[in-house]
Amino acid sequence: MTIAKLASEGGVGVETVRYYQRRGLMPEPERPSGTSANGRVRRYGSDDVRRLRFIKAAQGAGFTLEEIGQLLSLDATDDRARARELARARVNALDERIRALQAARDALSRLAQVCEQGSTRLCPILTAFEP
Amino acid sequence: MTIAKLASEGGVGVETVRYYQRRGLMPEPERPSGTSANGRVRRYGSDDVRRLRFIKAAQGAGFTLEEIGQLLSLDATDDRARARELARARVNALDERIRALQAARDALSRLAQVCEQGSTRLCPILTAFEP
DNA sequence: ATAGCCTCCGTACCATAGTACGGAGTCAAC
DNA sequence: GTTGACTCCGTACTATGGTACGGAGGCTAT
Repeated sequence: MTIAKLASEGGVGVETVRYYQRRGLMPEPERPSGTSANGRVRRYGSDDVRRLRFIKAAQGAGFTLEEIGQLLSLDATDDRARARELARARVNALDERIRALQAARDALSRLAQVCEQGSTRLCPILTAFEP
Repeated sequence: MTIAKLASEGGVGVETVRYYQRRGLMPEPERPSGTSANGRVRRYGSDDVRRLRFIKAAQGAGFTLEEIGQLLSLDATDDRARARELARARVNALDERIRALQAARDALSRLAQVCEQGSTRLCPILTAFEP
């Protein structure tokens, strides 16, 4: 498949794939180098789609592209210890982040209830997150 | 208090407070305008600290500074309906985000377990987030 | 064999949320 | 009455994660 297909399979834009290539997150396949009668367009396969989807999922997990680059090279070198380390660190960060978001969610939910229209009570946005 | 105290009360830097002023999130108090014998340094109070802390907390809840600006003006105009709307929308977004982070957390936790050192099994980073 | 896409590539630009810097003025203390 | 810390202000720069643009060439159907 060509880059446009790869991008759409991964749910990103062509420019994003090229950006990941520049960042070293996606390999740049050899372009069939030949003279004019030969194709010069790179071709991609299902490995590339998997890799692209991994990048998206890892971003969703809060990894930066920099960290994702590390994960991908760990995968290549099979450095289990380091992989565990990164995964555990991210699990801890996620636990904390999830707690914070849950607290914010509850505060906002309370706020929305208090701010019922027609209510005579105030709608204390500024103090919504105060303990 | 002066801007440095305000900033440290809010847990941010002086430049950040000034940035918020430029963005319209924090008011810029009148500087005591007079000639040389008069002070020209702005003074801040506890309202400003509360506002600054609100901004930090709302950022933690995933609001952008743009949205926080809206919330602050809603607070000023006491537009309960719109405030409820924004709060509810953010609660829904947070619910979704929390679910996604929880799923990522569990995937990473599983990955860390599978990648035990000494294990003969593989450490399938690339497929960690696959269903 | 030509139209109408697509690819390749470099470079430039965007939004978000700050951070840094430099010069001038202010203020408190010594 | 000067030193040293702080303020004010504009402008520039940073990091992150892309997005846009333009020209040259490639591929495919008609």
